[in-house]
Amino acid sequence: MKTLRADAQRSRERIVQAAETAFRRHGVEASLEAIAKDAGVGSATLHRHFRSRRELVEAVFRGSTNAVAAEATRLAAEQPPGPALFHWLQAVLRYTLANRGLATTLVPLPDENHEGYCGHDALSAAAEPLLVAAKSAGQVRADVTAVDVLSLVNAISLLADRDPGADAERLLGLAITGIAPSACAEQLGRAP
Amino acid sequence: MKTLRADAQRSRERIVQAAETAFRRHGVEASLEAIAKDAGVGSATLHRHFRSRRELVEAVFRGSTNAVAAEATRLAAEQPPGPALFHWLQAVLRYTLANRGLATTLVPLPDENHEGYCGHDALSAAAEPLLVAAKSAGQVRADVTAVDVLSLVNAISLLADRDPGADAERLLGLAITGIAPSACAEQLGRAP
DNA sequence: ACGGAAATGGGGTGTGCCCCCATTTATGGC
DNA sequence: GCCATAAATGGGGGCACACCCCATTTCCGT
Repeated sequence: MKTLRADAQRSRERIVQAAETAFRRHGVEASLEAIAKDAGVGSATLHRHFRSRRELVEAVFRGSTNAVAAEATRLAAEQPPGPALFHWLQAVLRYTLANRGLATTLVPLPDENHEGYCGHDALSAAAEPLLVAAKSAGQVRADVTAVDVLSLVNAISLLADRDPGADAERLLGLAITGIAPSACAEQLGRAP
Repeated sequence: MKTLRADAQRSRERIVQAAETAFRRHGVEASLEAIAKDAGVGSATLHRHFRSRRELVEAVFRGSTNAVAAEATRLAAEQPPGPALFHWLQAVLRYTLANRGLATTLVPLPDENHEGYCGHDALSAAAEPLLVAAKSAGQVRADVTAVDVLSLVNAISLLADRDPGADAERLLGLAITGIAPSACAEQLGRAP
């Protein structure tokens, strides 16, 4: 990626800033035209800088997503493996809940467009060491992957986005400890 | 609800039928205008019969949603309590996965508009007896509610809608049996 | 068969996404 | 400092869609 011209750089920053407040007020479905106007640029300029809404959303949340990812190493240093993982998952959940609609972009890119940044990948990578540690401490089942746990958190976030009445943290707790006592776990899996 | 005039009844049915095929082809975000055209009615007519997209979606899926709900009693009769519940949850999941976007309307109505039908309520009601049976057989934790389990299924469906790469049935299995062995379940809950 | 109420749909309005292209602006070599 | 050139810009147009107004048509009880 070449260096942007100075004015282009300035436009880009103003767009991201306007988008940040618009997303906070109206969720990630806020009107791109309105964002462009708030930023004092034409809509064409916005579309040249960000070819899709998703690109803009990821630019806006890139910093805070990385901060949450970084939190993983802090928790890993301060707590035993199991709680470190669980508390980090809670933190991820709270982060997505605090930003209406964010969860919809914390999902792998549909086509393998490896050009761009993807928040989902950043979080998966952060989850990996926590999960490995929790597994070798015997606190988490061996067959669970980082993508699995993030997918569950993300699924719950998506639900909470649509259903404000849902108690997302409670659901996360259920998903972690399981609805069924382990006694009957083996009974599942015989397909009907 | 008064009886509709015969022509109104016909219009309504043609709209629902057109919507059904449109939803199957393009998901529940299909263009309402296109549905109206396919049905051979003006868009105003569609909007008079269905004041929101959600109303139309629920009209289209009402029958099949009720069929899935009815499946619960069949399973309850044929299988022991635990498997009956789990297999029914799998059935609900498969049903929502088979109808792209359906999950977004299987969520409680935002405001307490108790006029209309709500698929979520129908399924919750169906889950209740299965859950009670599974609990008294000691196969499911006592503190779990019907809304809890449906919420988890729904959350996973929402994720799978956005991320075709997600293995929804696997995630449901994880949520049921839990990511963590029960040994460390109690460690959760000490807030950071 | 007729009169009024119910139902209809063409078309208008508003909103938003996305892009074209004539014009403006920054920049690096001179 | 100046200028040539490529980068960047944004007003405005095309398009798609949701939603609604209201003049007209259609049904149905009498």
